[in-house]
This record gives sequence, structure tokens and C-alpha cells, in this order.
Amino acid sequence: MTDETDQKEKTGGGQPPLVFAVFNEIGIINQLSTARFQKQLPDGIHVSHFSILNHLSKRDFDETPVMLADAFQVTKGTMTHSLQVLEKRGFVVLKPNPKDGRSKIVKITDDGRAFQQQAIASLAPGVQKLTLLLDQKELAEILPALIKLRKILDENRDL
Amino acid sequence: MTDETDQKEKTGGGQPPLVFAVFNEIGIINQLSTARFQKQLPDGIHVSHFSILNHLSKRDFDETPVMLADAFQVTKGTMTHSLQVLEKRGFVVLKPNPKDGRSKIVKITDDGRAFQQQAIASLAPGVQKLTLLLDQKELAEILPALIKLRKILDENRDL
DNA sequence: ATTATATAGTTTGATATTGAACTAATGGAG
DNA sequence: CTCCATTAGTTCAATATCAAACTATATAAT
Repeated sequence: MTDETDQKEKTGGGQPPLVFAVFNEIGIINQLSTARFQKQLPDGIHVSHFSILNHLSKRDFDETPVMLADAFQVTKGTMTHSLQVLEKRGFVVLKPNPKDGRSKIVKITDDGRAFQQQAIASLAPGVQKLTLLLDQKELAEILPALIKLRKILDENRDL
Repeated sequence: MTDETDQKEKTGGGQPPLVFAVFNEIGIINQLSTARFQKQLPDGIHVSHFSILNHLSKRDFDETPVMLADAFQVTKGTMTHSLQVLEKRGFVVLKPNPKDGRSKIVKITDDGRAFQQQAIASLAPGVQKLTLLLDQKELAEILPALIKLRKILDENRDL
């Protein structure tokens, strides 16, 4: 969503809370960046699938589908579907969970890891061009605030 | 996507570009904030529909479906669908474009405006609680950087 | 032990989004 | 004026997501 907050507004009512403006910009940035990334990914692999792979590649400990669904804020059904896609591609395997007969363990495969790294690498050229246009110092400055904001939202999902 | 970047990583390879981390946090924040908002909206109205309404309510000049599709970075087909939903609800009307026989003009209706305002109002309680938890000064500081980042992405969609 | 409640994962029906094919209207080249 | 490439909008088939119903296992209460 490439809305433009800084355009002439029509209403003059009570100023919208700051957090609205922040969420608005974040929404647009997200739209633009994921759309861009999606175009780099091969057919049949959605950004959401890649995100799961990326997540798994960074974790040492075992994770279950429910843990992943919670982490990515999607339903269990959606996670079932995504994992089936990744499994068909051979990027993950699902094993029974020895600690719980209802549950499963999701493991990234060597192929999955290779794919993840290749996908990251494919972004390099674009990222490089982007990097030239961006103020690195500024990025470094906003990152901590974004992390803080994310954590607060995450810890207060039910406010 | 509630990934957590600041967790123990497994690989130690080349540091990922800063912009990756920023996009990652932004992705999670977007997921959490839109999921939260979606729950406030009445049945049948998706966040994406609301965003269109919100956009229209802030603009004075006429906009066509293609302009909206471009602004929100969705396909023309998606915009056709979204506008049909909004039109069925009576929140917008589509009129012929006097300047171009192929095109249309999207107009928000009074009902649409009323709905948009009511939806914004319904967020107030949650926003208020959130506001207590957030550092307003920090938010104010990152907003300009986010706007700058958004503009750069927007102006360089084809890098 | 039995029963009830809760949780993990799957399945199903509905909606959102996409890319591609399609229709209609525009606008430029000759 | 005619032809052709372009653009606006729609339609269609495929996929992603969700909410809700369902199955199986686990946990708690008695």
C-alpha cells in the first residue's frame, strides 16, 4: 500500500495518534519490500514460505508447527499448508514429536538450507543498489526503536 | 511474522545488510498490527478494503481504479475485486470517467465516510492502551526516517 | 480408572491476491 | 483516416489465508 500520508488531507479533526502514522508507513514499506522480494523467488515459493525457511535456518532448537504458527501469527491451518508446500519441495521434513503424540517436529533439510542461502544471495544486487540510496546511519538508529515496538506489540497481543 | 531477530543465530557468515534487519522488524510489526486491526473490522471488510476507504477519505481529487492499484501495489484484478466489495456495501460508487472512455472514477459515499470514521474510532481504546506502552518521543523520531525509506522504495520500484 | 477439558494437527468452505488472457477505448505513425 | 501499440478494466484459474469443524492425543479432576 503506497498511500502517502504527507499529502494534503481533507479533514482537520483531532490529530491521529502518532502510532497510526508509523503503522501506515510500515504497512507501505512492507508492501513494497515483500512485493520486491516475491519477484526474486522461484515459482511456487511464496514469501511466507521463505520466511519459515529463513526462521528455521536461524534456530538451533526443534520447533513444532504450532510454535511456527504462533511465531508468524498465522492459523494452524495456514501453517499446515505452508509446511506441505515446503515438504513437497524437500526443504523441510516433518518428524513425529517424541515428547507429544499429537505433535510434530519441523526440520529444515540441507536442500532447504541451500535454497534459503541462494535466495538471500539473489537479493544481493538489489540490496546493494538500495544500500547506496539509504542512509545507513539512519537505518541503524531506527532499528532499536523498531525492535522495541515489535516486542511491545508481540507481548501485548491482547490489549 | 513474529520472528525474533535478536535470538541466538546459528550461522556466523557475512553480516546481513542492515536493511534486512529493518525489513524483518517491519514485516513483523506489520503482521501484528494488521492482524490486530482486522479483528476490529466487521465481517466481510478486510483491512485492504478499509485501507482503500481510508485513502479515499483523505483525498480531494478523483482517483481511478488503476491509480489506486498503483498506490497500493496490487494488481488491477485485485482492485476490481476490492472495489466490488466496497460498492456492494455502498461505501463507494464507480462513475464513468468523462476524460477517458476506458476508465472510471471512484467516489467514496457518505456511508463510506461514516464507516471509515467509525472504524477509526473503534480503534481508540486499543490505541490508547498501546500509547501508554510506547515511547512517543521515540516514535516521533523514527517516523521521518520511515517516510524517507518508504519514498526511496517507492521511487525505485524497479531497481 | 473414568471422564472432561484442552491442545496439535488436518480438513473444508469462503475470501483475497496474483498473473495471464481478454475486451474496449485511446493515441500515435503513416 | 487507418492501423497498431498501449492502457483501463474485467475475468479466470491457481494459490494463500482464515475461521470453524473435526480427529487424535494429552492432561486434569474426581
